[in-house]
Amino acid sequence: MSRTISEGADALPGLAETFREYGFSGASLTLISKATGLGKGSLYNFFPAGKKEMMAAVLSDIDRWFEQKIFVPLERTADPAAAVANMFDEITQYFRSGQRICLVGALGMSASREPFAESIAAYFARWIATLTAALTKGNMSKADASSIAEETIAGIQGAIILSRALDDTGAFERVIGQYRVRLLDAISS
Amino acid sequence: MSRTISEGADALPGLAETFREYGFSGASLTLISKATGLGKGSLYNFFPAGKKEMMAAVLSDIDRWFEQKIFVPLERTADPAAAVANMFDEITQYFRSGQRICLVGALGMSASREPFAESIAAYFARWIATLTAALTKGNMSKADASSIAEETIAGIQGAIILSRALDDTGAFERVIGQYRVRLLDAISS
DNA sequence: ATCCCTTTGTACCGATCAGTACAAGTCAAT
DNA sequence: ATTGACTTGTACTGATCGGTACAAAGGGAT
Repeated sequence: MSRTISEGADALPGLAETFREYGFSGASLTLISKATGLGKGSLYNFFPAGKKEMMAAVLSDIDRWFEQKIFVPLERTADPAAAVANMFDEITQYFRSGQRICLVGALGMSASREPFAESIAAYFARWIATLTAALTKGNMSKADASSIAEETIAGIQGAIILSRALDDTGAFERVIGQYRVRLLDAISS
Repeated sequence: MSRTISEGADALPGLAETFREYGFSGASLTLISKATGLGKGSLYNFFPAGKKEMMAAVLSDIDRWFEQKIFVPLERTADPAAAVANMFDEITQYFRSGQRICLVGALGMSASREPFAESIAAYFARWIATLTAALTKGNMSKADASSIAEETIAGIQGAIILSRALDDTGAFERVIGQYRVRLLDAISS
């Protein structure tokens, strides 16, 4: 038998792709096995609690990514405008201009969200909070910053839905472009 | 045996609720049967092509609702501001301030969307087009109207995701409120 | 009351589901 | 080279999946 000495973490990209594509309930072990190249044995070896643990691992991997690429830069930067611009760039790339869905957002819509409800809420709360912090650092009032941050995160999610539904990356880019200029205008004043 | 002389249309609310809650692949015939009160026999009597036909029926029912309550008023009204305000009111009620998801948007995110891709795209395209038309009637330029309409539809979808994820109807209402004043401001000028 | 067509419940089909069990295989350390 | 812990494929379980078949049970028209 082949023993490529793999780790559970190696399966994360395939796992994430499968959950994104088919959802939690639609992602069967057969599909997961195909996407990760791991048999059931390995899957249950790395994730003894089954699909739920696999999804949890994917979610915490996503959290790690956002923490590094989005949240920390937004919080720690001395240049809020640059951090906000960076956020839009990273997001556009990450979501492939809307062709790649937001797993957290999609999971939140489904009935299988319950075990992950806290993670999902935390993801959005943290995103809104850090964006709000960056905007206030750019001399916006707390109320304005909070309001526009909430609207922006919603807009990003909606842009993904729209561009997937219309099969048009332009829709994502146009909507995100609007938010970009609006936020940058608001903090450069 | 009970013969309550029911029609296929009577099953639509239960069908829609089940698809909304569990998605297309997650909505098993057992769940559907429970939600509609119809046995498999009746279900396949009314929808011989199975789940796909049930979903198609739900989608066309949704289309009918939007046509009546949103699209026609937006297109035919002599008072664009009133029609836009009406749209936000109806939408807030329909989506229960974000606690009820948009079945069309959610379906567009899943892998089972292929058979319905055209319907999904048409739904969003029509919504954007009619809103654009109403805004141009309110003396906005075609470019501005089209841009803000696209952004608004995306924002509505995002507001649903956000308020579901945070389990907070306030998020939906705040975001939708912002769009409402922005659109009404834009056409009253 | 009889007829016919529609509706309904139930039993059943093969396929697939998530998850378990475990033997066979493979590496790192010794 | 042997050990021992880890990894992997395969076979299996009971449950459930979507869908089919069909007989029993209704209702409307006559």
